[in-house]
Amino acid sequence: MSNETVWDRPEPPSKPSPTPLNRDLIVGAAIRLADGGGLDEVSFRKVAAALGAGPMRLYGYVETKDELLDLMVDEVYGEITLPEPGADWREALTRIAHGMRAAAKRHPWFVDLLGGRPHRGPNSLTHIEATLATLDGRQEFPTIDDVLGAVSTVMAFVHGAVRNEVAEAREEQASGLTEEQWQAASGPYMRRMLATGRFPRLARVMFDAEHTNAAAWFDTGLTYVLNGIATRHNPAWTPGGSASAPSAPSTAPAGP
Amino acid sequence: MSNETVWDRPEPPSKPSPTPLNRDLIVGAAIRLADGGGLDEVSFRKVAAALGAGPMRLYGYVETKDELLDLMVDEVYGEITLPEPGADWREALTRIAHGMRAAAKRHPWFVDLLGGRPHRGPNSLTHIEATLATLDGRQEFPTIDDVLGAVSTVMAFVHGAVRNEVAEAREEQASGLTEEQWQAASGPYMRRMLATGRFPRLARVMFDAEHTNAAAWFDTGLTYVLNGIATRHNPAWTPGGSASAPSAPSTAPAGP
DNA sequence: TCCAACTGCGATACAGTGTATTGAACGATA
DNA sequence: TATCGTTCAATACACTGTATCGCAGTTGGA
Repeated sequence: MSNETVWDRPEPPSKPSPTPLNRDLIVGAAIRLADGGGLDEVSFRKVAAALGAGPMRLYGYVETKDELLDLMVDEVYGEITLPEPGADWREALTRIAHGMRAAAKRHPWFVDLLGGRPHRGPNSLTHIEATLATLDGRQEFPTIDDVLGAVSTVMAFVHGAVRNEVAEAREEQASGLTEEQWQAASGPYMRRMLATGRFPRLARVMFDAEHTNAAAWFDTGLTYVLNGIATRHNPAWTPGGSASAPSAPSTAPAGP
Repeated sequence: MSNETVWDRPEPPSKPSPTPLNRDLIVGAAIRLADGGGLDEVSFRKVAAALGAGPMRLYGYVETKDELLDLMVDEVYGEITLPEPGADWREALTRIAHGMRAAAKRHPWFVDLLGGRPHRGPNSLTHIEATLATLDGRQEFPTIDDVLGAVSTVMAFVHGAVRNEVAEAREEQASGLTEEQWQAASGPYMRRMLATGRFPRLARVMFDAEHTNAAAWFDTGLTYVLNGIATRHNPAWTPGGSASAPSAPSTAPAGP
């Protein structure tokens, strides 16, 4: 034996004690990277490096990169606390919507994956189930189609609203922090466009409207949507013209 | 002179008559590629090859790939015919929403870019301006914040709904054409999940609900949203609890 | 105890990406 | 005619996801 002790002996070069790995560790590292620098930062090489492993090692736990992204999405769905079925379906749906929005603010990359493909992970399914549960069984929503129509509408709004909000926030902080810096970057072009006079309402939006509270805008829109769902059986509000929208399929027989 | 004629003389090797190029040609080729095979098919090399040019040549007309994608988005916005301001704002907004949905069905990649970043191209601005114009000046929407709130809500819903619809359609035809083939591909997993009994409403959605007419679902949701906007000043519908949603900022003073 | 098979993992390789750099060929100008 | 500036193709670089290969260590059997 040499005079090395166990203390200064380097890691045995033959087997450098590979950290035990599993899907959760991989997904966690990927999420941490994405939180830090967006989805661009999520590559097999970087995720593996963050875990002290080679890129190909991940393929033992994750079949493809798309699968990794799916797992990340499902993990975020798991973070969203779901309300227990209670009396007030509006409040329950509001809570879920706020949970989605909060998750998207914690993980801005989430919206890039939202709706890109159907989400079928266990947490995603639990999320959908809980959302359906807020309406199921109430007399206002007699058939499963009533429930699904309302839930789909709320979720579509939430997806779109959150995505737009995150996109705007991202661009704001991408062009520096202050509004002045934005004015310097994208300002000249927009100023020129607005100066053409072809966009008077847009000009008023940019100069007169209140841009402060994104949460308030979200709640405003959500209130509109929930109101519309609550009043959907009021015949006074079905579109006056004959053309466009058919009535809600709530009255359509769904078969036995 | 040789005995070659102009007819069989090959293209002069020194200058092989490079096709004149411009942004429209490039954007058109990119859109054609994306229509055929999705956004993955849009690479500088492939777009350039479709135009008989080298990849680097595009940089004379397009600064970066993101700019090319922005141009593609704006081109699609330009395809959407906008309604002239008329009497019925609901019909006008419905038309715009249907235009967006139709564009997304023509160009499925459109939804992948929608909301990814703010759209500031001229056609996009025209689109937003026209959308704002459907509500601006009406007594139901006295301030620009009223208009913006309603328009943002509709657009958020449309974005989310169209995105989800395209995503589902894409997966349907990705796993083969028929429902049976889907059952074979993703079916076992879903069947196992549903068999756990943890997702009773989801099971009913998959087995009992009507899956046929996507357009009807879209119109249903749009009707909900428009109804909610139309009734937004009805105090009976502001959320009962004290907690969640503040009232619409329509009554907030917007300053001088 | 020795050998064989298996397993888990790293290294390498390949085709593809966006884009910076280089250099050559051209038209226009001095 | 000589030089300049522009236009474009070729090359190069860093990086991506992933297939393949070969090595090392462990394990199972004789």
